[in-house]
Amino acid sequence: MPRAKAAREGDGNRVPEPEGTAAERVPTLKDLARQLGIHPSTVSRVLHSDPESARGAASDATARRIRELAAELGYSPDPQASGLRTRRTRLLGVVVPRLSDLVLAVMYEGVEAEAATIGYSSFVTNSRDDVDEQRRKVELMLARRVDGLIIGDRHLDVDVVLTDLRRRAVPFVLMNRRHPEIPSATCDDTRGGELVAEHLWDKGHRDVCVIAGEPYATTGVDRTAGFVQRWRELGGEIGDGDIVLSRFDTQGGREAAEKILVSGRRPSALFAVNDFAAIGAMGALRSHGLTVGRDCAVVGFNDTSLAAELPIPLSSVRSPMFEIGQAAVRLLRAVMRGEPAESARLTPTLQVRESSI
Amino acid sequence: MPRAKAAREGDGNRVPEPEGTAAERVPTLKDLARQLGIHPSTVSRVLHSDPESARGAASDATARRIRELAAELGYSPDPQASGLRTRRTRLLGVVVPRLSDLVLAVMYEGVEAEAATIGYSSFVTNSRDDVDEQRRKVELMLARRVDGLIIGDRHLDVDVVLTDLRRRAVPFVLMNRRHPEIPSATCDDTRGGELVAEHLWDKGHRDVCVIAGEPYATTGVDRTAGFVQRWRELGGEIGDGDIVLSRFDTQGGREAAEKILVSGRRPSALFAVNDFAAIGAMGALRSHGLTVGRDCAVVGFNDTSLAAELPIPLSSVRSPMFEIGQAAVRLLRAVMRGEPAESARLTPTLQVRESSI
DNA sequence: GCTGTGTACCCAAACGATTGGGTAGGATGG
DNA sequence: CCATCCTACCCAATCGTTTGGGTACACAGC
Repeated sequence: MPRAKAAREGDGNRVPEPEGTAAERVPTLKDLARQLGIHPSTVSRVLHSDPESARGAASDATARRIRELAAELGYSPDPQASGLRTRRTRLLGVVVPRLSDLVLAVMYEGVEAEAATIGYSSFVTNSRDDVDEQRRKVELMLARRVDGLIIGDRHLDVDVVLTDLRRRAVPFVLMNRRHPEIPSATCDDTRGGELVAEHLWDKGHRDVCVIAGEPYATTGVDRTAGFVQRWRELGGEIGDGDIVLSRFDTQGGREAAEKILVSGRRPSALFAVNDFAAIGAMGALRSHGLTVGRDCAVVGFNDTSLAAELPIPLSSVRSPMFEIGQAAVRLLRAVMRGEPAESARLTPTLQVRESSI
Repeated sequence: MPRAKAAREGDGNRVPEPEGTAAERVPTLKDLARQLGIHPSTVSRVLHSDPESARGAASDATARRIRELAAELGYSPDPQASGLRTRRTRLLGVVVPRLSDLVLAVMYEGVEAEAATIGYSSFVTNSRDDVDEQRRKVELMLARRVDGLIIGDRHLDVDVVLTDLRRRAVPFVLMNRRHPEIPSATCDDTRGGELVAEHLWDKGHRDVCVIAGEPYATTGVDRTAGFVQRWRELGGEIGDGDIVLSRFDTQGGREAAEKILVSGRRPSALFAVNDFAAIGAMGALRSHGLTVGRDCAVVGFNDTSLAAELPIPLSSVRSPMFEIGQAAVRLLRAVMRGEPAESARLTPTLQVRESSI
């Protein structure tokens, strides 16, 4: 009698319960089956209930009994066990530079929400925009056997990790930053830059500087390129000296603006490729006795929730961050299924506020 | 020149296709054992190598051969399989109101970092500070069989979820918000409030208002209580009408300050229990023609990375957010081991800046 | 020569769910 | 009345690891 055997076995080969706590074990498929006097496989098929395998698995009456008992006992399948058997974890890994960057945090919220709707869980890790850390974190996620990866910190010119993922046939997509040959969900950053160029030109600005972000991120690069190209099309002049690289945070924006102002240059407008950098730039302008909006226009990017509420409300290009996260999941799903995956470039819109009127 | 490189980016920089690689299965313990001609259990014991079980499991020579092959093939144990056997997932679940709140994002970075050092992965989910959503998300995490939970969105007076977790003997701790009877990792918010009271009193302010945050969060409640109590100890007067509840974000802070100002009240200082609320309040002050720092002092809380870089740098109580996240993990570990767990209340410090000089 | 003690392994049963392949018994069709 | 088809199940292997309990052999001590 295998059952008796198992019962006796219990004393020996068993992981000890945490003492004190009265076991309160979650019910398993076998428990359900035993209580109903039917075979676990039948229970499994019924609870799966994708018409394919559920068809003919059990009578309607039995199926109902199974479902009722499952609900009553609060049965939930053990993902470890089913994953072991099916070779799927229903886990998505997400790598971002830092979650404390609001932009990425919101995208991740989109990822989490969309993943939940298709029965996936996601987990996220910070790479601090460091390539070695990125590699380490990706390995950790693969060790967790994620079904797919969303890479939010692609570095221009350093594609070892991506190459490696392809070689290993791991399904993955990019988010926020793009790559010409890999499916990605991004904002149409080029278009966003163009919008700013058109806006500032219309307002009569002719002397502008760009706070361009990190050189390894396509976000900043594309936004800058879109701006510059459109600016020149409109007849504007802008040289390499008018473009200053910067970190993406407030301090980075302040430093970049400082660099411009210290040199004695007084542009009539600044385009910062990120709201936080724009806020830092506003600080630098104020330190130099300039009033934002009057002495110098400032436009940011992403239209984070702060922009509209700042003391001097900040004009910004609204990028659909949450939707980008959702799009990344949908894209990844297509990749995981082996379907063709067309990169999503979501459309930005300009929000004009007091900082650039 | 990164700029030029980036322009060319579109054409070059290609990721090679995986060349006909078939499946490329990750090696299992059995694979190792087979290649070495020994039994999987021996391999398992060697790779475990906690002196307990590794002792006497294999000769030094065999152990070395095993480790070498494991390294060569890039073996990594399947967490599903080992988790199934050991009943442990090495997964921590974290519930926060929203990751797009910088404060929680930074705490989560602390959680992730600390969890990694003890071989755990963490995953995080947003409850939008909604009790039903909290319950749902906790269920999802439990369905994933997390080994422990960090609850970052405890609501005062609604403790069904916590009671339920206790009943089910799930190891969990609180983060950011506290509960008198449950281990938690928080800032000493009361002390933080006191610091602000002392500072503003010293600066000669006698007429202050508090933007107090949500009534269901101990953070705001404790900060306000600490402030009020110390203020009265110092001889100050402050009534219920001087305390305005608010959301924790920028818009919430603006609305709260607006409410105060519209009533005609002109306090000489505002204490907002959150930096973002403080930024919103600064906006409202400006709209009413008041200059922050000169006409009205403003002090925030958390000392987020923005505070120091704002156009008018914001005085703020620095709370060690990252460390709170780390502390939460250490605390949870103690709980999981059944050790006594003493709540951690980390010490805040005041950063005085232009907004309150 | 026999018992005892290591050493260096192997064996096999779990963990919980899934799934290809049965099979018994009844209904249907010719 | 028998072959065939359904219905409603059951069986058993399997996923990759872990772990309590062997065992075979060598060597030491009495």
